[in-house]
Amino acid sequence: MTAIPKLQPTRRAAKVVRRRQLIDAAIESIAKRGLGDTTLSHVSNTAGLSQGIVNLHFTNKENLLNETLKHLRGEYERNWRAALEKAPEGPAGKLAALLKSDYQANVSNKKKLAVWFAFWGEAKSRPTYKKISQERMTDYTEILEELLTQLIKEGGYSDINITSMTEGITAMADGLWLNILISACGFNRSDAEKVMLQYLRQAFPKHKDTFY
Amino acid sequence: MTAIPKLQPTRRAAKVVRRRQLIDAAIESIAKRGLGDTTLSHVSNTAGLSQGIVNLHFTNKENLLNETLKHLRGEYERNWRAALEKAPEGPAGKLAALLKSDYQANVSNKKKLAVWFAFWGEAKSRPTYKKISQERMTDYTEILEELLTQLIKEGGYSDINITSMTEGITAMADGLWLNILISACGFNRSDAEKVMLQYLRQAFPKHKDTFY
Amino acid sequence: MTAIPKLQPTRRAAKVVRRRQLIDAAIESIAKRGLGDTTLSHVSNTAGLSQGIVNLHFTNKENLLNETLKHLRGEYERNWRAALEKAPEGPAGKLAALLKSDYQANVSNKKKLAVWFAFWGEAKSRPTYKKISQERMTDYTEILEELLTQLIKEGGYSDINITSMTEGITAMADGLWLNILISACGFNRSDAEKVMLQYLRQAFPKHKDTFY
Amino acid sequence: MTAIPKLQPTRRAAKVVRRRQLIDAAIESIAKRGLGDTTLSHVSNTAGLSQGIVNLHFTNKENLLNETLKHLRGEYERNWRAALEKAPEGPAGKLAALLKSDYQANVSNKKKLAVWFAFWGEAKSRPTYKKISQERMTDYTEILEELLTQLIKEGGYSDINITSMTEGITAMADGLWLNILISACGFNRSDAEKVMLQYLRQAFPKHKDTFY
DNA sequence: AATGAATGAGCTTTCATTCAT
DNA sequence: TATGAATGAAAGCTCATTCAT
Repeated sequence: MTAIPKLQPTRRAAKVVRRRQLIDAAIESIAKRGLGDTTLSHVSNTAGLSQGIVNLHFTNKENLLNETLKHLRGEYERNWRAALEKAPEGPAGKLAALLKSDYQANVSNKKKLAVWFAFWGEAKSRPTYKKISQERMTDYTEILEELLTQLIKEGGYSDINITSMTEGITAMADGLWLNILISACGFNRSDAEKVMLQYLRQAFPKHKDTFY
Repeated sequence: MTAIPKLQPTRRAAKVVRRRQLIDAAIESIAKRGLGDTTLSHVSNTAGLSQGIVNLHFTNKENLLNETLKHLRGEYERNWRAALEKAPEGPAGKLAALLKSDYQANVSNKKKLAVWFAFWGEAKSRPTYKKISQERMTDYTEILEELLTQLIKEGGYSDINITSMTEGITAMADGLWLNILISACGFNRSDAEKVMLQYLRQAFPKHKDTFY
Repeated sequence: MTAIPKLQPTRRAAKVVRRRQLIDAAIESIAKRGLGDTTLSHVSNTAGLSQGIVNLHFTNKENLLNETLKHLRGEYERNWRAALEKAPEGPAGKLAALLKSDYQANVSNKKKLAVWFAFWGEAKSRPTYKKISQERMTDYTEILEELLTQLIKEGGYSDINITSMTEGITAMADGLWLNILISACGFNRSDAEKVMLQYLRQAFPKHKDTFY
Repeated sequence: MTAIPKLQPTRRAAKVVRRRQLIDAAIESIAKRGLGDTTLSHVSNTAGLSQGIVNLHFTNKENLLNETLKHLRGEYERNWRAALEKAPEGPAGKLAALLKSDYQANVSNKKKLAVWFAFWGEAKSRPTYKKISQERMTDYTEILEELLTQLIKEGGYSDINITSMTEGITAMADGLWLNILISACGFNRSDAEKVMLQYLRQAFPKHKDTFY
């Protein structure tokens, strides 16, 4: 019987693990203090590691933040793709799944939303943040537009400018996120989802039943 | 015979004027560099004044930023109220005016939007920012809900959850702002307005003609 | 009887005075600890001022060090020019004065020598140090060569390569500085001067009496 | 049949070899970046080895640098002793050989000179550097003085203060090294040698022919 | 009311050193 | 013997704030 060696969680972790751990700590800190008041000390303390650790694994603070945003973007995309996968066939079902995925706990809890808005708040002055934020929506928008096209054809809906509607829907989605983050009266993910679904029912009355 | 004292226009400027000048400089700097990289030196330089000036007029940086956000909020509200005033009678016309006011140059140029999002980005960790951001929408939402109620009654639209629609519309409005700020492909105020109007036409087909 | 207002020596000093004060403190610290171990804290403490003071007046450490070296170079040149001025007419007297000036207390006390060698020690990797160090000798060498030429003509000395001799003399001068700095057995400025003068007497026997 | 174990030439290298390898790397780095900017990472990278290697073989940085200086000192001494050995009999020939050895490529290439001056630059504040630097010259000076004594007797030169001349010559030698290191106009080892030889020819005209 | 030199806390970053492997 | 992830003290620098003028 071999003795199980004690794990030494702080030392000798795989690089990927460390980086992920630090990104998580960064998210934690940004949500708690904001981007401007997040220091590397906060991050390393949150991660339970030492001062220089961020510079060791990310070279500098800027890079850590970029990687954090990229991580968020990746997680977001993986989430809606998974939701699409699992959704029943047919544009209505897929559409519902896609839009509902925005309000799943793992991507739009208050912590994550705080971080998204923190980055968007600096996007104008930081090209990298802007770029990654844009990338977040490119594929999503494309798929959304495609689903809308199919649905409109299927339902024979008329008088709809698809591009405008796509833009309207993504705008509403983002705005609902803001509402979750900021609203005075406890507006939450589930509320947001309801608003979105109600919009869909109204826009596509023949598919009403799918949008619940 | 008393000597006429030399006027010192820059030094004698009334308190209010100085404060406004500094708030404008703050907006300028936040839009250019972001909230996190805005320093009091940037602000005073932009205003063409000296180092200690912000502390003199606003006591400290935090206070300047709070007042800046309040200023923005006031300007925003004055703008939509003025738009309502000028609008033709009747809920449809008023509604159109209210929602279109969000895309007027003075409140939603990229500079102002950058500043709004900068504050929202820190809202979670700064109760004051959160509060002022909430206040921005209280009256607006109330009026919007009222107008929707009247319009629905007038048009006999059925199956509409007014609260949800109100939330959906304000969300879309905010999301369109984000799109203006961040979008890759030059999405601008006029595009945003089009999206909003197309939404209204679709939601209220009988009043179509008002929403252009 | 008016009360004499207390001087507040640390605040509100003229810029030039502060810069000089900091350069002096830098010299002090470099002599004491070496270039590598001189920190901005040492400098500001030595000057009796606060942390950020160097950055305020010199932007950054590198610039302070460059200016320190420039200051040394200026002081050195002013010293030998003054010595030349005061020297009796005739190449021999001028030559003696020029070369003796290198061993005057204000330019070649151990503190100053330590600083010169500290900079020379980094000259290879720091182009700025190298350049300023070169500039130190350009005019000096020129004048020296001229004086030698005149003296040789005057004394009818033959078989002398003036350029080589100029280089030899400046080299000896620098080497004597090193000896003052490093020698085990208390070799000092006066010893160095003796060595130089003895060299001159030997090289120019007809002018022997001038070289004491 | 025993399997021949794989040689691990890099890992099995004898202590002495490793130490030498690291000293060489230190010299490389000091010449390239200066003493102040030389880090243990630079040294280990230059040596193609890993982070902790210097601490393993030299305990700490200070020790590595001391050993580096000692190595240089040893190499220097071995060089002039070898030169003396090979020189023809008689004080003039020996003297020429001794002084010329200072300008041989292995001891006074720019890299080595940069390192010497780097250490001298810190000598005032680092007793160890000072001591090793002094030791470099003790035997050399002694031999030099002896050779000068013999030569003066042999040539019947009068009016020479031997101690002063010894000091003058070593000073000139060091100063010529500085000139090689710093001069603007490509002054090199061969130029330095010429200056020294010309000095000797002038000082000892009867032995002129030996000093070429 | 306004200036701007000065302060000093606090930040990011570097790097010698340690130590599990 | 050698590695390199991790540490943490200490550095340079920034900047909100103070205050003599």
